[in-house]
Amino acid sequence: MKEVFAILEAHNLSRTPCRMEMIKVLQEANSAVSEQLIKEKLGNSFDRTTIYRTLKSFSSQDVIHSITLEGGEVRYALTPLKQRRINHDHIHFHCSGCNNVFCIPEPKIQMPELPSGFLAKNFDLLIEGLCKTCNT
Amino acid sequence: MKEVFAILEAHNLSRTPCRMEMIKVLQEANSAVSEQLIKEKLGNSFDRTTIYRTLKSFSSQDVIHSITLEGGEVRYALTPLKQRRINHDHIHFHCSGCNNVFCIPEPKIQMPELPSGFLAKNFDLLIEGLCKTCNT
DNA sequence: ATACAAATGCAACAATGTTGCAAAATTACG
DNA sequence: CGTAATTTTGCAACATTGTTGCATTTGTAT
Ligand SMILES: [Mn+2]
Ligand SMILES: [Mn+2]
Ligand SMILES: [Zn+2]
Ligand SMILES: [Zn+2]
Repeated sequence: MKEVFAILEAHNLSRTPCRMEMIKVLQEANSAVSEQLIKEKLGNSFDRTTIYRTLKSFSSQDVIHSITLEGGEVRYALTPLKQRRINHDHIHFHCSGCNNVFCIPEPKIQMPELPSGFLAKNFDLLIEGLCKTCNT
Repeated sequence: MKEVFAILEAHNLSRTPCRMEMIKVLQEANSAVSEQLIKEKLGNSFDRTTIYRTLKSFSSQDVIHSITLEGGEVRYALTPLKQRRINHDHIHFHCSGCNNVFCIPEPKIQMPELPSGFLAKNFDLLIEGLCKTCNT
């Protein structure tokens, strides 16, 4: 709870119920969550618009980052403290069993050498497979 | 034109105007194209529904594959002949200058070693940067 | 040429996300 | 603490992307 305040304060975001509860939902989730799930977890007590706007505020402050799955579905996850305000280039893993999406901080991927002429700035690596729980 | 027939025949797809013209559009594009652009290139002469259904047919036969960008926008590209019916794991490059999306067949990426418990099946690597034309 | 199967257009719908505007809540300040 | 300025919120309207059911048209095989 104290951490929630700290996060908001550190990013110059005012303390509103929606923001505080959304951060709690994101903290408690052990997977990246969709807007729809956030809304449900909050008991549908906030308007969709508000949630989208809050997600935008959080994203622009690097409090969260988003992961777009192959079908276009977007999930949101808290950005690990150490990665805020710097690059948050880490792998994402989508489990086809439980449908959860995990941030995988290690290993760090090095940018592959592209054909000449291409200048790489950034990358997204999304791996699909089975997670620890679903893999047996 | 002969190739268009060959592609359709090889995948048991009947020769319809929409299919033939869509393959031509995909061949002529030097970038992955969106449904919207396909529709425009065809002079808006086909219904959106038909285009989506054709994209589905093509995808399920590996004639094309789709690339989902970070914002959720989906682009479609012909699958290189050699990769049809096998894995088509290659890199995609999104140029932030011209907004084009390119299939980059080389280098082949090897799957990174994940934390124990994760079983990787498949991956998507999307690199963002500047292409040959936009880079200078 | 006919007959059957498949593709198409249209209308309706769902999901996701955005915008304008008025009301409500936060924050800043005296 | 009380008030004013600033933000955030809810609501309605809208845009875009994609899907489905159904009747009609087209393609293919005989
Ligand atoms: Mn992540
Ligand atoms: Mn490709
Ligand atoms: Zn799982
Ligand atoms: Zn470019």
